[in-house]
Amino acid sequence: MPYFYWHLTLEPCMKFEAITIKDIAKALGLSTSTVSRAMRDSYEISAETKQRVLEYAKEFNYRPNPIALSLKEKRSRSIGVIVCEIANSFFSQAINGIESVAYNKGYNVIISQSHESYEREVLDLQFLASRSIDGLLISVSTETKNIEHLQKLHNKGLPIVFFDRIVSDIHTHKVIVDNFTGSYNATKHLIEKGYKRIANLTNAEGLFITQDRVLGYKKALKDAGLLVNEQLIKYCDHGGLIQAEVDAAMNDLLSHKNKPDAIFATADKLTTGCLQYFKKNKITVPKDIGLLGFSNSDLTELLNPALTIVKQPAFEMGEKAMQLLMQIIESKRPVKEFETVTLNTDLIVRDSTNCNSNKKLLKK
Amino acid sequence: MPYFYWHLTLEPCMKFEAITIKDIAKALGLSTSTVSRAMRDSYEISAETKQRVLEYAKEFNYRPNPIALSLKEKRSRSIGVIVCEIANSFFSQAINGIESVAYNKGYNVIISQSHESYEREVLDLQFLASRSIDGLLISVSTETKNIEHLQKLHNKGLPIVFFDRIVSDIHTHKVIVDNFTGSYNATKHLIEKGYKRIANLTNAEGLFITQDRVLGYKKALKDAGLLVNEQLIKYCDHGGLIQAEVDAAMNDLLSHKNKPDAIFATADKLTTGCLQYFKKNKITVPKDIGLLGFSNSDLTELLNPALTIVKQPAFEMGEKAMQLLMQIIESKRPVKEFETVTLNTDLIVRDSTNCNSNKKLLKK
DNA sequence: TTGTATGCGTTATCAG
DNA sequence: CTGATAACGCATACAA
Repeated sequence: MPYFYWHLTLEPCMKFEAITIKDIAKALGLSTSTVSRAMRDSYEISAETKQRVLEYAKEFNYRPNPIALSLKEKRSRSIGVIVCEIANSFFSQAINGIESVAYNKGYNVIISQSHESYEREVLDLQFLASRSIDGLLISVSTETKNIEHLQKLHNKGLPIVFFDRIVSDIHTHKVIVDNFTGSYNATKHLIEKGYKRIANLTNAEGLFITQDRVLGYKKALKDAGLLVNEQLIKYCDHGGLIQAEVDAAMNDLLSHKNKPDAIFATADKLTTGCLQYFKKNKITVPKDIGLLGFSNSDLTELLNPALTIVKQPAFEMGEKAMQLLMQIIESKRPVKEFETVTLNTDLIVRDSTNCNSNKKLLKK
Repeated sequence: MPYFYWHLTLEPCMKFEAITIKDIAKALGLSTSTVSRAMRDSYEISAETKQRVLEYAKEFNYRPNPIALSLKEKRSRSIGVIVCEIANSFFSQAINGIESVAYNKGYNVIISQSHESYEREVLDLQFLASRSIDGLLISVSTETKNIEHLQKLHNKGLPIVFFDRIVSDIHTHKVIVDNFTGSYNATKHLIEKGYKRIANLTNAEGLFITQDRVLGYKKALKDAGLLVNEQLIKYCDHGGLIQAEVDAAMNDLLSHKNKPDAIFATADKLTTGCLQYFKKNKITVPKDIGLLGFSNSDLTELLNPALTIVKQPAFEMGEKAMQLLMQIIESKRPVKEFETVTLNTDLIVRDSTNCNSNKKLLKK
């Protein structure tokens, strides 16, 4: 039962119109240029005129029209952000980091989600480019293999900074975590807990971060004298966005003749997807199987208090990426030296007990 | 150890410059107006000229400069969204709904977070207004009591649609859920499970939704012949954004001489905050105490499989709010009839067993 | 059918 | 110290 009101506006089509420099000029009997200069506290303007202009401006709450400014300055003071999903702790935290820097710099942040679709990512980028953003922060989708869309804009001079899911073929600033070491330490931790057949549930194979994470995992196994079994590495093409994908991977792993005794999940959605699968199939952690996963959600701790996780400095990554982007945008000359900033992950250990009761899975 | 690259750009200061209508005109020996009209497929232009222009435009990937368009049309084709936090399932889902509509309409969405701070909300709004947004979608912060900042812009003609945390004194479209019925049914459910002393952990007292939710809770108690005890209603001024606040409320409730046997938490963050508290204090649900909460997180199910929740149609709320906003923006004449759309919540029942073992809490 | 002129709000350049 | 003018990219009323 909707209820109705009469709008306060009396005049028809009275639009939300702000006061302009012209209005001030007219009201004060000055020229627009004088007002403009007074506003910018130019040395050429008399103290008295400045006073008058500033007062009037304050009274009528004058704000320069950013669109007119953009047209003139050829910059929109807005940057685009493309991530797969904002409903993902890692990315929403990263966005917070981006936002905090942007806010201080007076920049707008326009967020787009690719929903792990390459097609959507291309559309998003088109959209953002057509909105004349001054720069782009992107963590590519799992599907993204062809990077022509990014390359083209980058060549045209659009400042781009990659974070997390970087691509190697575009030369610009990048912000990642030390995925190799993070995965190495995580895997090592599982090994030290007594697990012998550790499966790796990981992201799309094409992603740079996936490759790095898998390398860390393999190295840890090798260093511990354990065999690497490619069949225990499961790549999820949609990064766990679709639960069915995780279910399929897990079914595959657990129906293997030599079932794994632990799972190492290397993404937020994969870790929770895994837990979801376990719940559905009444598998408990760590009684039935070991689990260690990447996670940035505050809830993982609640999900399973005995779950050791790899936490990424998401906020800091966002901050750093945005800082680097601002650096490119604000530099007068084209930037020629690009850096890849590597931050460290945190291994938050919560599983105090050792692996003990996995025999039934192992023996079967 | 950052590594360095040389940028591909050779010429100094080569800026990311797009092709303009002027360039096309010059190249084709036409005037800008002819090109402009050809682009908009005007009837005045000869088929041949159109052909030439369109081909050239396609070849050089011409895109009209949205900023110039904005300046001319006095609309930026971007709308502002203010929520407390995007790292909150309810809001990120709502944003997805908003985004889906915006995308189809060719609109930009600029997201700002108030982080439950009134001051920040005012700043966000100033920022957005200064970016000349065409409309605003807002769910106010818990701190927001004074709505002058919104009122002023609304009076100036800025289209605003409220969703979820609406304010009553501004006459415009609003989208909410039926909080009263949602809370009523949830409380009723707890009562039917056998709980007798149901506490209500709820949001800031000033919020409209809080009041509605409390009313539903009270009505259910009364209808069941149970007494309403104001001491069992705990208002959280920051909506659970700060865990300490939840902890304090829970400590208070549980140190009461007549401890509650169940908690009804009426917000995403309050529900998870509650679970966090329980975990810290080794209280299990529903063995030690009953719990039912509002939640939109996919993880709640995992958190406690026996947890019945109230789920809000967040995506649909976002969609609907954006549709209403577009309606205002696109209407030629000022909108005079405003509706308050009310959607229904879902009670997702998961606690199959009845209340049974709460005696120790009750008896103490 | 096409071209010219104007304006959107601002600032920079140049001329008083 | 201040004012007139042009320019940013586009659309459109008006002129041809």
